[in-house]
Amino acid sequence: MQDAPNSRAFARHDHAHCAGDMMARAEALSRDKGLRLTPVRRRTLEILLEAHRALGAYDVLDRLSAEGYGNQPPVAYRALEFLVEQGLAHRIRRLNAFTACMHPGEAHAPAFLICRLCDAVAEAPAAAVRAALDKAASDLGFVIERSNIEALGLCPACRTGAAA
Amino acid sequence: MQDAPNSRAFARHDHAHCAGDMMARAEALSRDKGLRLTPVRRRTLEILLEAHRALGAYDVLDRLSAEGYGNQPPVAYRALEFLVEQGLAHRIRRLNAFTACMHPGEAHAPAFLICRLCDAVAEAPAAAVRAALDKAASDLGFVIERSNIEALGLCPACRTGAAA
DNA sequence: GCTATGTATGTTATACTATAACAAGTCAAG
DNA sequence: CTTGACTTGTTATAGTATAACATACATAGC
Repeated sequence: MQDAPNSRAFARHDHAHCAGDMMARAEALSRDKGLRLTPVRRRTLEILLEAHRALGAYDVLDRLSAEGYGNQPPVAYRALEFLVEQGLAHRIRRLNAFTACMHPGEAHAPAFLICRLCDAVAEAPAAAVRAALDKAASDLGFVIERSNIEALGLCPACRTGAAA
Repeated sequence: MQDAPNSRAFARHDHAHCAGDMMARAEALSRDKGLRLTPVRRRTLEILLEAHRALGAYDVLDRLSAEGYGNQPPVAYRALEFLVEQGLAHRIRRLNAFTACMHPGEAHAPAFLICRLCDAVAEAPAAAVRAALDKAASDLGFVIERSNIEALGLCPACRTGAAA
C-alpha cells in the first residue's frame, strides 16, 4: 500500500482544504439554485469528499447509518442521485461507485481515469474529448445529452513504483 | 414503437447479411488466433447479432437455456466474457448489457451512442475521441489500458419522429 | 398560528446483476 | 490412454438497485 493511493488527481494536495472548498461551493450552488442540501445529502457529499475515492452506494450507506441516518439502500441511493443530478458527484459505472465532483458548478463532461491497482480515480479535463465525441455523434445524427467517459489503466504512482 | 428502433447504426441495412458477415469474421478470427469458438460461444454471438441491440446477460441466458444450454448465470457470463475479451462483443456498462461488435478484428476503442427512447446502440468510430482521451491521460501521467466511452441521447429517428 | 401542498426521509420488500467454488465433461499433446 | 488445460454445468451466494408505501418536514397561503 502506497501512501497516496487514492488521491483525487494523481498528485498530493491539501486534502482538508479541498474538501472544505468543495463543501463551500456546494453550499453556494445550492443557495443559488434554490436546492435543498439537507443533512443526509450534505453528509453524503462530505463522506465522498472525506473518502477521497470512489465509494459504492453501500459503503456510503454504512457510514450514514452509523451516524443515525436510515440504514436502507434507498437512503444512500437517493442522496447520491441528488448529488449526481446537481453535478456535485459523479457515478463511475465501471466501479459501480460514486465520487465527489471536483469542479462543481463548471459545466463539464469529465473523463475518469481509474487506476486498476490502487483504485484511485482522477477527474481529467475532457473538453477536447467531449468535443471529439460530439463530432462523432453528430456525424451519425445523434444528439448527446449525457456521457460517461471512463478509462482503466495505471496511475503515475503505480506505474513507476507499486507495480514492482 | 418505430420500425427500426434498434438498428445497429442509425440506418437501415441488410440485417441478415451483416450478421452472417460478422459470424464469418468471428470464425476467421478464431481460426487465426487459435481460439475455441465453441457452440455456446458461437450461439451467444449469434444471439447478440440477431437481437441487434444490447442484451442483458439474463436475456442471453434465457435464450441459451431455451435451446438446451445451461440455465445458470455463469453460462451466459462466461460466454459473454469470452466474446468481449476477444473483441467480438462489447459491454455497455450504462445498460448492464452486451452487444455484438460490428468491427471485429480491427483494433478500436469504440464510443457507444445509446438512444434513451428506443435503446438503440450504435458503435461510433472513435479514433479521434480516443486520441483526445489519451492526450488528457498522458498529461496526468496516466496510461490507459481500456476505456469505456458511452453517450446517452437521442438517435436520429427518435429525435425527429418518435418524440412527437 | 394553522393547514394545505410538495418534497424528503424512512422502511419493507423485492428485483436485477454478477461471481465464487466445485464437479463433470471434452480435447489435444505426449 | 493418460495427463493437463480448458470448457461447461451446477449450487450457492454476494453485490447492486429500485418500487411502493408510510411518515415527517418545510414552506406558502389563509
